[in-house]
Amino acid sequence: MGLTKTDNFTAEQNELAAFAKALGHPARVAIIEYLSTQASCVCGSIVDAIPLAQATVSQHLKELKNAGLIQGNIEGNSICYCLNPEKWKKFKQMLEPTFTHIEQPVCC
Amino acid sequence: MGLTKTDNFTAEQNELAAFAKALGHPARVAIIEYLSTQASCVCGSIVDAIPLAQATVSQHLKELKNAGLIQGNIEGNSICYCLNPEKWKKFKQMLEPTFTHIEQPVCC
DNA sequence: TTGTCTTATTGCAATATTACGATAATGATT
DNA sequence: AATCATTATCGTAATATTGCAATAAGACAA
Repeated sequence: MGLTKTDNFTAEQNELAAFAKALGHPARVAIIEYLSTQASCVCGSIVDAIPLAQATVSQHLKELKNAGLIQGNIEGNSICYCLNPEKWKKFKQMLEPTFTHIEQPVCC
Repeated sequence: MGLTKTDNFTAEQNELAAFAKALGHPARVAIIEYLSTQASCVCGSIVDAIPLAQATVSQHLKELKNAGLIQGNIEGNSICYCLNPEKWKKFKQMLEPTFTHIEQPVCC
């Protein structure tokens, strides 16, 4: 098959899965880390920072944008990418229950 | 291709990506949520809780186990699955820099 | 042992992902 | 207008993922 049965799950579960899936590739992790350490969002330089071809990086940026984890603003003839705080807050918030659960003693 | 170039990235980036990828499916999100709300880890009941065939759920459990996010202990003729606190702490820790970065004003 | 219950594995078919070269599209510069 | 710089898209080949029925493998009970 290869087709995820999203209908069987809640919108929240699908959204959390979409966030996680977007982060589920080392290149996209590297992009997020890069954007997390930039005071200002240097943009075209993402391509230089990621050891993959420009077309491939552009594809990864598109996936992060589709998931909502980053946003891009046109700035002259280049594009300024940066993190989307709202989505990241939601991502964090959805992970909280599990993060707090692991503080308790586990059964096995 | 379809083959992720892990060699180009750090071990940490690959590990974070592996965690995220494991969580990147609504069924696996549902499994984690289920284990996060259980006082004791009821185990075979995961299959009943997830609206997919037993074989498919078993496959998802295997992926979560491979990523280290859950662990399974044999208990009689059934298996007790629960969250792996160590890995979840590492997962959380690796996301922290981004979570804190979004608290600052963004550029675009 | 035989049967039952529980979980894993195998073997598919359908679809998705990854990567890159080539090319297009857009804005800036000359 | 012509060119350059930057980013997106297309086309492609290779590989991965998803889902399930069927089957296997394990522990326990009678």
